[in-house]
Amino acid sequence: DTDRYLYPMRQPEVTKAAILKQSGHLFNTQGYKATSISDITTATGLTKGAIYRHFKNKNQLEKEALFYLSQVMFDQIRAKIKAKPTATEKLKALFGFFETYISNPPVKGGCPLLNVSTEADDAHPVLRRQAVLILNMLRDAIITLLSNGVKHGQLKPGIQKEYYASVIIAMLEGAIMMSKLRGNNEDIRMSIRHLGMLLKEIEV
Amino acid sequence: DTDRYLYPMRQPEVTKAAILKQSGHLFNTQGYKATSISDITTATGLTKGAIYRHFKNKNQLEKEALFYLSQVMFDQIRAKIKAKPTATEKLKALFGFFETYISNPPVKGGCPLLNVSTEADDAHPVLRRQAVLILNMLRDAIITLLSNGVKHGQLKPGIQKEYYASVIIAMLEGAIMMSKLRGNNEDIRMSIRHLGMLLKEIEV
DNA sequence: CTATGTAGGTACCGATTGGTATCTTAAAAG
DNA sequence: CTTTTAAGATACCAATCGGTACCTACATAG
Repeated sequence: DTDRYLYPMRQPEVTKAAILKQSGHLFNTQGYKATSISDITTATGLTKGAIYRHFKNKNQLEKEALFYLSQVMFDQIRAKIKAKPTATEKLKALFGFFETYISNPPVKGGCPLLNVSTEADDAHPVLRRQAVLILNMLRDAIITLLSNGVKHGQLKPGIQKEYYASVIIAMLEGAIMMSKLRGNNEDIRMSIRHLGMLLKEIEV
Repeated sequence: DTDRYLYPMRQPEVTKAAILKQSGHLFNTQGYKATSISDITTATGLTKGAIYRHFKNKNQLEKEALFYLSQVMFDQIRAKIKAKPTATEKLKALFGFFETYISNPPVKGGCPLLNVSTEADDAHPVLRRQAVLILNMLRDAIITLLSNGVKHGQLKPGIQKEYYASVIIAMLEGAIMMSKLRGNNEDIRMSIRHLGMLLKEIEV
């Protein structure tokens, strides 16, 4: 009775990408520990056999899914920023990206970095390292942005780039937490308003 | 053979308080879903029977433990602030409280509000409502502080209190996330430095 | 000094967890 | 057309999950 086996087309890369997308979505909405392999099998329509062929264990899947989520985020940020001519406008575009976070989230469940940060303690070294990596990437991206602004005479020379990068990220992430909890984007709007004023301080 | 049963003294309130303290600690460090009842029994030295006598299910225990954590936080904040004479100094003391968050955390595992916020989505309505409640308490406390500052001529009249409260909380929580992830309190120090400048803007 | 309520312990439940061994079969290689 | 490789399915595992029924024995009331 071979009719029982209605296998779909076999495209390993496509399958792996689908697993990462679906599991990433689940991890970001339900949490990493709270999402079971079974959750992922039902979401993907695949079986454990398929999943454990592509990932040696759940920790590895978590790590790669988090990386996938960060890639989606960074891609969208880059797309929003690229067209803007000056560092000031690029930063404003970055803020605008986060402003629509609640109403129109790029990835469901809020900011992957914020979400993973509370779960990735010393008991989950793999996930934690990946989270630190993503935070550093975001930090470096903003620092580079500020540097270019200074270089092209759009931002005041001598500004402490690490300081502003840290403050910007802290403010955005904290505001996302508040807005997500309260279910509106009032808080994030206020934080962005404040960041707009911060930006005026460092403009030439 | 009655010698096998070496029961401790029976003090229900003490027992319940111990359960809340230990489970609160575990929830805040490992996460709510990730902490099992068994984790709590080993931490307290009690059994399931004892725990389920005081809490009708795990959800209720989570809710009450979160409330306990917030109480510890608020108590410590109040203690730090009470002695200060002016609103400005009270706010500075509040910032100082968060500055030692990483090196000397009042409760292990970071800010309970921040931690629970990522886990308390729509799938956990009980926990979420409690989290919103705590956020509103913190918000209201800061707004009251600002109001008193205005009333006593220490802060500029006409300042948008909700705006500043939102910005202050967002900045502190975001900075805690970053510092916790990176394992130092550089980020939180920078955010507090920035909040200090913010404070100067609204001083008379 | 006895009776009683209840704090807390013991032993179990079905369901689910992450993970693995084995099998089937689709697709690429010859 | 045949062979081989590996993608994915199936069936299982011990351990653990939240929860419950029942029991024991301490502390209080009488």
